[in-house]
Amino acid sequence: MTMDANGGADSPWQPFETRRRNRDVKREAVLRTAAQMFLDRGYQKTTLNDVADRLNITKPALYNYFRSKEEILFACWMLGKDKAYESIERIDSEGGSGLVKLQQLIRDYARLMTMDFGMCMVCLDDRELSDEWRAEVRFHKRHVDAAYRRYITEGVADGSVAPCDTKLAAFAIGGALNWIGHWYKPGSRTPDEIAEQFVHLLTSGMRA
Amino acid sequence: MTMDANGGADSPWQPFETRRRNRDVKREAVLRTAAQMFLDRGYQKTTLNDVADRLNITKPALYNYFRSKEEILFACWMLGKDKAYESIERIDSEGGSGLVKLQQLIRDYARLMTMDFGMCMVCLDDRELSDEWRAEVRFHKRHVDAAYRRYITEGVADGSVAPCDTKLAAFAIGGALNWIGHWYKPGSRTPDEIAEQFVHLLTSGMRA
Amino acid sequence: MTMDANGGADSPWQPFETRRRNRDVKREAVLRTAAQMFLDRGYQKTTLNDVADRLNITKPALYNYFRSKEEILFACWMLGKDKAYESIERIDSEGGSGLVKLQQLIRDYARLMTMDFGMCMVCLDDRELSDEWRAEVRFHKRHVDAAYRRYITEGVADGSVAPCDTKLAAFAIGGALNWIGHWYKPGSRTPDEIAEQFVHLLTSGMRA
Amino acid sequence: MTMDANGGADSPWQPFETRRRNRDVKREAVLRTAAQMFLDRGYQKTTLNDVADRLNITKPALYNYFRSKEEILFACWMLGKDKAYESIERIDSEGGSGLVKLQQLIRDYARLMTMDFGMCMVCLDDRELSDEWRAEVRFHKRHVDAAYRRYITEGVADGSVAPCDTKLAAFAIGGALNWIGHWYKPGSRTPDEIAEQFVHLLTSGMRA
DNA sequence: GATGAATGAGCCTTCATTCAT
DNA sequence: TATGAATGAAGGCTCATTCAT
Repeated sequence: MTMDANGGADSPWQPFETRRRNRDVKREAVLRTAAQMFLDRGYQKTTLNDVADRLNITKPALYNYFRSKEEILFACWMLGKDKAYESIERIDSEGGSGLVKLQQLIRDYARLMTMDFGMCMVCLDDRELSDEWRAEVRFHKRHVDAAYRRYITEGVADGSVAPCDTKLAAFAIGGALNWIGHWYKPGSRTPDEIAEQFVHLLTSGMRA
Repeated sequence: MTMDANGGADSPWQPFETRRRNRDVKREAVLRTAAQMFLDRGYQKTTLNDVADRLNITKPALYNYFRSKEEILFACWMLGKDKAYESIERIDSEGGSGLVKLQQLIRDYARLMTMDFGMCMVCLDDRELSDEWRAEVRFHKRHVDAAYRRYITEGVADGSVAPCDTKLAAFAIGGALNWIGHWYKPGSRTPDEIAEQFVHLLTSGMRA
Repeated sequence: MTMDANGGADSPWQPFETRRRNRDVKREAVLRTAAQMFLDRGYQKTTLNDVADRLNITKPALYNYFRSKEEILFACWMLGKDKAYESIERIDSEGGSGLVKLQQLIRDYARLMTMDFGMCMVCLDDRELSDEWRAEVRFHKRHVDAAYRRYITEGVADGSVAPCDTKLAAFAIGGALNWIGHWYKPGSRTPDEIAEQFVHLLTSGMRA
Repeated sequence: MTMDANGGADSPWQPFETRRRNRDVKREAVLRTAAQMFLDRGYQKTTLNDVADRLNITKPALYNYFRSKEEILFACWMLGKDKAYESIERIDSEGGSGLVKLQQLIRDYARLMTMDFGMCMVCLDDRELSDEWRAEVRFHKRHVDAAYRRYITEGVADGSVAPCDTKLAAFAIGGALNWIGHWYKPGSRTPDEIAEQFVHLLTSGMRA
C-alpha cells in the first residue's frame, strides 16, 4: 500500500505532527459516527460493534481514541456544549438590550438544535453517565439555562421585556428550543427558517 | 433493622402477609412503581429485579401481570395517552374559539406533564418498543400533535389567533409543554401555577 | 349444574366408588393428552401449561393426578410397556416354533408402534427420567429385547430359523420396528398392513 | 487436585496457556464436544456452560464460533449429512445392480451410525430447530431416504431384488440402521462387523 | 495502531412446583 | 378438587472491556 501524499517524503512513518493530526481526524470521525448512531437508535441500543462496523474498523480499535463508551457519549455532549458557550460569549460581548440578546440566543440555539452535536445535548440521557461526568453535564446545562434567565431579567430591567415569571419563561423557551432536537428532520423548513420563526413565536408575547 | 423501612410503602404486597387483593390493584401498583423507576433511572437501567424488589415480590411474579418488560413500558405510555385523549375529547365537546381550546389544552397538558404517566410519554424512549407498539405510540403522538395544530388553525380561521406558521407554532408550544416533564420536580411551583403561567406565556403572543 | 346420571341419587356427593372411577377417568385423560403432546412437540417443549390448557384445566390441577411432570412421562412409558408385556406373555403361552413366535411378536409390536403409548416407548427419551425410573424403564426395555433374542435362539434351536448373530439380528428387527414410531402417520397404510409387511420383510431372510 | 485430570484431554484450549491456533480447529473442537455431550445427556439438558467448561473456556467464547446453541445443533446434523451424501454420491458413481448399491449404502450407513456425527442425525430431535433449519434437515432426511427407495426400485427393475413394497422396505432397512445410533457402544462388535452383519441380515431376504 | 479472541457481569424470560384459599 | 399467585432455579444471549500479538 503506497503512502498518501500528506506525510513525510518516502518514510512509512509520517512526521509526528501529521500523525497527531491524523489521530484527531479519526477521533472526530468516531465521534461524529457515534453521535449519529446514538441519535438514530439510542445510546443503549447502539453497540460499539455497530459504531466500529460503520467506520470499517473493529471494536477494540475504538479504544485507541476513547477510554470507554461512556467517554464517547460525554465527548458528544461536550461538543454541543462548546457551541452553546460560544454563542453565549459572543452575545454577551456584543451587547444590546435583554430582548435582543434573548432573541439572538434563541436564534443560535434553534440552529444548534438542528445539528448532530446540538441534538446530542437534548436527546441523549445524562443518566447514562457516571456521577462525575453527569455532574459536569448538569453544571453546563444550568449555565445555559442561566443565560436565558439572565437575558430575560436584563430585559425586564431595561424595559425591553414585559415583567414575567423569569424562571418559567426560561423553561418555556428552553423547552420549545430543546424539543426541536426531537422532531427536526432535514426537509420542509431550513434551520434558518425555523430559527426566525421561533424568535418570533417565543418573543412576540414578551415585549414590553 | 425494621421490616418495612425501605420503601415498600404503598406496595400492595405486604412482606409475606396478607397478600390477597384485587388483581387490578396489583397490576396498577406494578405499573406505577415501574413508571417511577423508569423515570428515575431510565428504562434500560431499571431491571425487573429492581421493580420486583421494591414491590416485595420476585421477578417472575411480575409476569403474572405483564408478558414482558416492554409491555410494562407500553402500558405506562398508554396510561398517559388516555389522559391526553380525554382532555382533547372534553375540549372538543365543550366548544369555544380556537384560542380558548388551545389554552385549555395547554392547561391540561401542562398538568399532565407533572404526573408520572404524563412524564412517561415524553421521557421514555419509544425506540425501546417493538415495531408494532412503537407504531401505535407514534400514531397517538401524532393525534395529540394534530390537536394543537387544529386548534391553532381554527383560531386563525375564527380570528382569535393571529396568522402564523401553524406547524412550527404547534411544535413550539408542544415542546415547551413536553419539556416540563424533563424538569418538573414537586417544589417551588404547583402544577396549577405552572399551567396558568404556560397558558399565558405561550398564547399572549398569538392573539389576533 | 345438575348432577349427571352416573352417581348417587340427589346428593351432590357422589358415592366413593364413582368418585374414584371419575378420578381414574381424568387421570387417564391427562395421560393421553400429555402423551400426544409429548409425541407431537417433544417432552421438553411441552409445558404443563400446554397440557392443562388442552384439558381445559389449570396447571396445578394436574398435580392432583401426578406428582410431577416426570411421573407423567414415566406413566406414559409404562402404559406402552404393559402392552408389550401382554404380547410377550400371550405369545409364550400360545407356544409354537421360534419363528412363529418371532413373527407374532413382530406383528404385535408393529401395531403397538402405531399407537400413542407405543410410540411413547421409542420416541420419548428416557434420559429425562430420574435415575430410579430410568433404571426401571431400561429394565423393561431389556426384557422386551430379550424376548426377541429368545425367540430367535429358540428358532435356531428348533430349526425354524437359520443360524445368525442373535444379538445383532434382534437389534435389526427391533430397530426396524421401533422406527415405525418415528415415521408412522395414519394414512396410506393401515397398521395391519404395516404389521404383515414387516413380518414378511424381517423374517423372509431368516428362515432356515 | 491435578490440573488436567478432568477431561480437557483433546481441547485445543489449554487452561490459560498457549491458546493461539487455527480458528477452524477450534470451531470443530466445539462441535465435537457439543455433539458428544448432546448425545450423552440430550440437547436440552446440555447447557452451553457445560460445553464451555469441558473446553476450558467460558460460555460467551462459544459465540465466537456459533451464533446460537441451535446453530451448533444444526452444524452437528450437517456434518453427519455430509457423510451420508458422500456415500450416496460415491455409490451412484460406482454403479452396479440395485442390490449391490443397496448393500453398499447399508454398509456405509451402518458405519456412520457408530460415529458421533452420524448418531447426531438420528438421536437429536430436529424439533429443537427453528422452522427454517428444520425444513432443511428434513429435506436432507428425505434425500437419504429416497436413496434407499431408489436402489430398491432399481434392484427390482434389474432383477437383483425380489418385488416388494418399496416404501416399507426402505423404512424397515432405514429403521434398523438408524437404530444402531441408539444402542451402539464401542465394545463387543466393531463397526465393520456390525456393518457386514446388517448387510447380510437386511438383504438376504430381499434377493430375487 | 489495529485485531481476534476471550471474559465477566448481568438481564430477561421460562417453567415446574408449591401454597393458601 | 381446583385455582390464582408466587417462587427458585436456571439458561441463553449480549456487550463493554481487556489482552496478547
